[in-house]
Amino acid sequence: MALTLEEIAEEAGVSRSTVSRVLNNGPHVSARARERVLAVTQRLNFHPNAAARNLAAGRTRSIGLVIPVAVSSLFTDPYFPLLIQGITSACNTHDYSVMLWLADIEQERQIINKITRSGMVDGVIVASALMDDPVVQALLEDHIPFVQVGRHPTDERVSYVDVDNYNCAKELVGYLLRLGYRRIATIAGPANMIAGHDRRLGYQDALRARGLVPDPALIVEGDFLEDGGYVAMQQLLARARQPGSGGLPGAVFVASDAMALGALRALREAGLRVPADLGLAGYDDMPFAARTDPPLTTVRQPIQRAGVVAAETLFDLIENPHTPPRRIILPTELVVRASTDFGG
Amino acid sequence: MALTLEEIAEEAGVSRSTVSRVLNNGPHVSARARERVLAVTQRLNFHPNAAARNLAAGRTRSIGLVIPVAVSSLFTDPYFPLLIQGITSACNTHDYSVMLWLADIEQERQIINKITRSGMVDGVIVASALMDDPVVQALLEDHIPFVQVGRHPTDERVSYVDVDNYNCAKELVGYLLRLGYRRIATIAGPANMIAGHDRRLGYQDALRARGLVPDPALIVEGDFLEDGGYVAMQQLLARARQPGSGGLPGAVFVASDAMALGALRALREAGLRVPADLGLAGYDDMPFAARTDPPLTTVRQPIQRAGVVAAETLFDLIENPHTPPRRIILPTELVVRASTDFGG
DNA sequence: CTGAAAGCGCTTACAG
DNA sequence: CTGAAAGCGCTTACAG
Repeated sequence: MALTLEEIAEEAGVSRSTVSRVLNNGPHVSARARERVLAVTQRLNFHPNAAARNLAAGRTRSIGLVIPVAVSSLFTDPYFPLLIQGITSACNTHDYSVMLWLADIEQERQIINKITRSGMVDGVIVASALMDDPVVQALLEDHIPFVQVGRHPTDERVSYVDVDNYNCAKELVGYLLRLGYRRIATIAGPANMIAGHDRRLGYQDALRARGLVPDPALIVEGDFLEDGGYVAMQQLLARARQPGSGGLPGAVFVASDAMALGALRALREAGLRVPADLGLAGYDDMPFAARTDPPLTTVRQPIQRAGVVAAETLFDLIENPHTPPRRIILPTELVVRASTDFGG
Repeated sequence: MALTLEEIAEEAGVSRSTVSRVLNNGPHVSARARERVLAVTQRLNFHPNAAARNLAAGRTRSIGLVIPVAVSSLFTDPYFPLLIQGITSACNTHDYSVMLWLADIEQERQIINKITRSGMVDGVIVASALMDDPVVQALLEDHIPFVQVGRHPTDERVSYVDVDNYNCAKELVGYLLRLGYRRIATIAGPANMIAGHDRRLGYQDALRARGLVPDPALIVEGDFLEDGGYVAMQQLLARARQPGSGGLPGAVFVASDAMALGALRALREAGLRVPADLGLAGYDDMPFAARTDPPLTTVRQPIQRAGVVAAETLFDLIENPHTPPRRIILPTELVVRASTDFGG
């Protein structure tokens, strides 16, 4: 039923070598031959068989996108959708396809083997938020071209694209300090996630840059999700009620907007007002951040852009092996809103 | 570098036919041969080349997931993430892979051709919310096994999985009527989206079932998004201010939670209280619906489940061609919260 | 149960 | 520039 190169060749009156060259934009084809082949190809709506092509050429023009399901609770926010949009958009532009694998820890090994050993894809994008993902080790061992979304803290062989979590958290907290806020607390992200780690470090270093010593009593860890932010803020409030605690912090840097949403809820229930009683800043600039009450000061990240850059970096790695790893950090942007109106 | 069947065969002391049979769980293999092959396979971590396999077998064990980007503004809510999770989870279970294509209208044709004519995938899931998607026509013409997520209103050849938009909208509005609400308005979804169409029809038929005539003045069309709901509610309020309009509706059925969020914002700005001044119901049971002020009465849909069922239906269609189309409607669930406390 | 062989539909040196 | 031919690494009747 399906057409083959052979049939196109016959119809166009050339050999299948020539048809193949035309289809692959190869050199050494006369204008006349090219024209005739293209005419037939278009008339019959011919598309070469992908499997045969992959087998003969030894590549697939497909990439894998691996998202550890451990992280995919984050699926409740637009992070992954935006990332996926960026990646697929770059793939469309460069004529690549993307295979999507969401894997839990148990399936992960198995999937990685399938990917790396069966030649299904030419390279992989790993959207891992974890500090140390076993997938990354497997990819390194098998010498599969890959790009991690989210920086790798230690291994120099890893190419990655990340947003500037550290510097932008630092900048945001520095901004709060300059406004006049003192005793700034944080609801941090999980320490085993690179973004959680980096934002916390940025927070601490911003304090240190002002000669302040980060106070462990002002640091609570959340899970990046709304409920986690709610619970964490309740913890902070409970600590503030302890005698000799120093009372309510002046402001809270919440390491994600989702958690900030929960924190706002906890504050509302406690009868506290933002920013009158304390300032609050989030991170991510989620769509809802502009519409909370009050609107959130936060950090905007180029997530879709990160997807595009990750994909293009991977294409480059695939087409130019033996080049050194790329490490790309994309700038982020401070977004100031009413939740940090000092003395407002 | 990569291993081949041939090498495994040699190592195990059998022919490559036998290795192939073992790997494919074929019959006619002695326990002893199977054992030896599996031992070697595992020891060397061998995975057969996908391209060669696809070419020889004439199938890929991959499916395509096509999401028209026209719809992917919906990417701001968890609909697609949940759907994707359902689909990939079923794929993991059944040892299929999924290729993801997000296409805008212009690329769509081209992508469909690539899919259908190159044999990249064995079948396709189309997550189209549109009443009449050209992709669907192309798939039908080329006799590609496919399942649409979202029912197809007319073509009987289309297999689909959908949630019960019509009946559940009808049930929800019927519930509002039984509570005692009169003059129920609706902020409908786009008429060219099947979910928008079905929910609007359910609204109208619920009124008719009580002998009421739907009043065009009480119907405003939104775009399923937050801002659209905001604007639509302002329109409704403007109409209610017209002399002889009958005033404020008793309740508003908003066809998506996102729009309900915008509607709530418009009401708040207008100084109106829910449910004291009018009742409000949403649709979708988004994560935030339980946390709006007041919490939203809405409809919960099994979206992840729809993804699983769509994938499994597709596998069935692929493995059993020449069977009639499947049309599956999954039940949804009314979730009653404070936003419709009649006389509350 | 097992193996030798044909064949899947392309790409790509190689020779002309 | 062009074509004949080998080869990519599997699967699958076919014969035994």
